[in-house]
Amino acid sequence: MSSNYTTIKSLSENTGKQVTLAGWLYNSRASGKIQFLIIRDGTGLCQCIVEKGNVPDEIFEQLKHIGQESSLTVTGTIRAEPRSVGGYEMAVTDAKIISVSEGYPITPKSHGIDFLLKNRHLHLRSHLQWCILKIRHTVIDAVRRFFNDNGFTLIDTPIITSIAGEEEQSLFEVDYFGTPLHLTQTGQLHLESAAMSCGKVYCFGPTFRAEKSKTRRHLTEFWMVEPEVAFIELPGLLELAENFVSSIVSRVLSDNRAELEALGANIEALEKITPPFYRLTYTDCVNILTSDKTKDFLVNQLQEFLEEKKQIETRITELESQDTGKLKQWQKDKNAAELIELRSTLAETEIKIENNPRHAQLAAAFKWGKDLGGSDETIISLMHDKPIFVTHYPKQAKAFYMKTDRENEDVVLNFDMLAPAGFGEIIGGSIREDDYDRLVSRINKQGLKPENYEWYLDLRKYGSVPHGGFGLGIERTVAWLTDQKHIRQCIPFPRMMDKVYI
RNA sequence: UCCCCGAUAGCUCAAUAGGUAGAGCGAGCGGCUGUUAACCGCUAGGUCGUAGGUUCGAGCCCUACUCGGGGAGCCA
Repeated sequence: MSSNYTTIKSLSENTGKQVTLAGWLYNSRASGKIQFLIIRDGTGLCQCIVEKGNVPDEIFEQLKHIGQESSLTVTGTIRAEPRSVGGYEMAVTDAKIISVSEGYPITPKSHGIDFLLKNRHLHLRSHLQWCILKIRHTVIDAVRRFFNDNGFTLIDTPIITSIAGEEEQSLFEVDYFGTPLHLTQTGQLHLESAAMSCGKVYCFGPTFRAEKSKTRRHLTEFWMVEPEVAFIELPGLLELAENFVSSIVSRVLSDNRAELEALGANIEALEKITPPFYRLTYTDCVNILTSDKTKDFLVNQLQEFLEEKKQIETRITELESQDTGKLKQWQKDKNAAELIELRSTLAETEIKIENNPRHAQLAAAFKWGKDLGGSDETIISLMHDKPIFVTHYPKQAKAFYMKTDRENEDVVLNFDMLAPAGFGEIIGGSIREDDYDRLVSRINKQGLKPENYEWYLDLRKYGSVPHGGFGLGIERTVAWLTDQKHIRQCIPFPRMMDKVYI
């Protein structure tokens, strides 16, 4: 592929040279005889300086009147300029407008999420969204690189399937020539059969969950990567998972530092993400949740929230009571923006204050045997600065295929990996039950029909081996790394419960 | 499914005690040679989500509905 256009990404190799950029007008400011055009070309942003006299007069006039997102080419000399976005800028000598854009709906000011999702096809052009897309790309590439470099074979598992991974999960039904089938929620069962062929395998694709989950951590369609390994025990699997996640983090840190900075991600926290991660058993977690330490932790947290609320309210009152008549317009503007920001932070803090006692109660009353709830995971996660493995969950709370711990028949050899600082679960995995009779009995106990799992049971009939694997949610990983409050920003076109915008 | 909050200009938000609907951005025109969500001046832009009710009078109060946001359960 060749192009006559230079990319903004490669400007550092082009200082002093005359080049042509092709892109879109991201933003522009004009000041009489000088114009500042911020151009984006898909590889970055570049400020282009148009001075009257340096370009033909009619070009100068045309550029003054083109709207945001007009497409154009600009030609000029590149120089380093620390004041400029990206560190370089172009002294424009010529330009060509390709297509004029008028009334672009997404302005440089703030917008509501509903509006942005309705305009998702355009919102993707915004810088922060672009940063997330770039990081998502790196995450996916790092995922593939890790497995490909470590002897794994890619196995594509079916999207339309007749077998369910979890028990009575809500699945999307598909009319398959008259037979009701459903969209896959995991490739795991098929993957296990491939692991018995290739040893180490992984699948990577979209997965579908019809759960009625309306939270910032859920999508109905999301991407998941699932490795599956033959001849592995739980400690080996945890090691694989921590090396895997660490390699993703370090790739993003080295390839997308600028994007992380633009997004306001916590880079220092990410730099700490190296093996080994914390290892807790489910029982440890129950003890932590019901301990005085946790009680105090939550009480302190509530105090912090209340203090935060007070500070925000004070600041709001301060801004509101200012004599606006005397202020300059730009100051009013800034205050208005701050007020909007403060009000939304306040609303969030109030929700946290409201939730805190409920979470404290849930944690304190936690009984061994129940699955860990979202708030419980958040508490554990908040107490740690690195990802946490939670292992050995009660058998009754978990899926039929998880291997019973032979040393403690009440628990299974599984794990969840919680991302730190309150983010919560990004991986779920387990060692799989490899004993034929035990697996049949688990299937029966959970009210499932063994005849639906015949081929799956075959894997335990013909050369069964200890094996296991896990699933990592791509969007959750991206949301964690980029410090996004909501997962819906981490997939180009999100599908949420009852809501598909475009 | 349940709980909380919201809907006012293209967008983000105001409207004090129920009394003539307001600002910024964006759009259009003009001014300004270093701007960083630039700035300054002017212009256009509204059936206050829908339906009903209370009232001399409703953006504001009441009822229902629609749509949206957040949270719970469940999960990656």
